[in-house]
Amino acid sequence: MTTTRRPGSETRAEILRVALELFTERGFEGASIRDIAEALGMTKSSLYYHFDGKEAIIQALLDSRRAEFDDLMSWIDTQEPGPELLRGAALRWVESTTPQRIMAMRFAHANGPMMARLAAQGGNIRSWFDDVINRILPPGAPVSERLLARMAFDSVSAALFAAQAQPAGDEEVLAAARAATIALTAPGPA
Amino acid sequence: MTTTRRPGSETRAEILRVALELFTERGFEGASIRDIAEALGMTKSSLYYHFDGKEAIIQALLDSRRAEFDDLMSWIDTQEPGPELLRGAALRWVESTTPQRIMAMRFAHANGPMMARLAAQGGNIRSWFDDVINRILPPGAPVSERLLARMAFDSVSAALFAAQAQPAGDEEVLAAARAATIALTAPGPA
DNA sequence: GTCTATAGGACGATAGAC
DNA sequence: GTCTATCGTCCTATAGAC
Repeated sequence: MTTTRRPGSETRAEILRVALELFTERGFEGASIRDIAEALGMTKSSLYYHFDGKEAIIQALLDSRRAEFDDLMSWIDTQEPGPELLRGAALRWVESTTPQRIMAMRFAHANGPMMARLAAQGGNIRSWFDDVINRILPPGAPVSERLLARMAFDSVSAALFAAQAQPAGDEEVLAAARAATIALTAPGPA
Repeated sequence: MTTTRRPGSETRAEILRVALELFTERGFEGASIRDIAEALGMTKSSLYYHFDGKEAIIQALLDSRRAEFDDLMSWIDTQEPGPELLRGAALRWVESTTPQRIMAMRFAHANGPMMARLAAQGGNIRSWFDDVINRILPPGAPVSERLLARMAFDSVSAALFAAQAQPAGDEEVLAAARAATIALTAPGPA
């Protein structure tokens, strides 16, 4: 599942795991490199041996999310276009949610400005979905319909957001997300 | 619309306006007091004359959002309970969306950790909605149904989130949100 | 690979003159 | 009500010993 597997790179994976956790909990600016290093039982300097800096950690986290998205895209390519493709693709995306993806979504919720900054650089997960929407919806679809389509893909994210105040287990979140995706892709009114 | 209107407090309102803008754009930690002061054409120290500190600014921003929510609550009290109350209340909330509320939602998206911290202190907007959900849904409603109900109220927020990658005007966002609220409160399956 | 030590800057906040 | 000057703390990042 990891990209490169040269010996001794488990430390890198551990750093990424802890960094993702702290960036999600306190935000990118709120969690310092010192915090991450101490949570790992090492010093800042040791961490700088593994990563060039804070930005490099974020970039590595983003890179590790790309594969799942490419899977969705190539699946869509095998389907024939039509009005049911939206619901099929969105449901497929929602139902293939992994714990890692949930963590990535929590990270995104905790770091809106940083995700926007990355989007401006072109490397953002959210901008990847522009291609999906363009491939599924007819070219002349109105903006509000495009937004609704995106919300169908985003329903896990929305359910997680809702669960911030109403604590819920991952299964209950996914159940709500699945129901929302179906509701948002109901045929008929748009 | 403001709470106290003593002479000379327009400066306070201006500070709040600029602070909300910068906190949304860069995040709470990403926008310094110096940034806010310079955007206002004054120095840090002058800003400290009007507000005790960064936290006090956030608190004032939250306080100014309370009235709209109280309106919703008292309206709900005038309605008789029933399965249609959820849709009615959520639609009322969505359709009463003001530009100020949209800015507050953008702020919330940009500051997840801070909103969570405020929620732990009890002063959070999102925790206010627990009361709404409790008043509308039957006591024994399953968690996933509670999440769906909350998502219906959150649909403007979700549409704004979707619009981060697909630029859209406020009216198109609201149109998508209205459609989502209706879809999410459809009678029948739960 | 990990450490100590430190550079250099930005931050929130305060003191006190005007 | 606004300013200059400053304090102490925290930050990212680097240099260099082991």
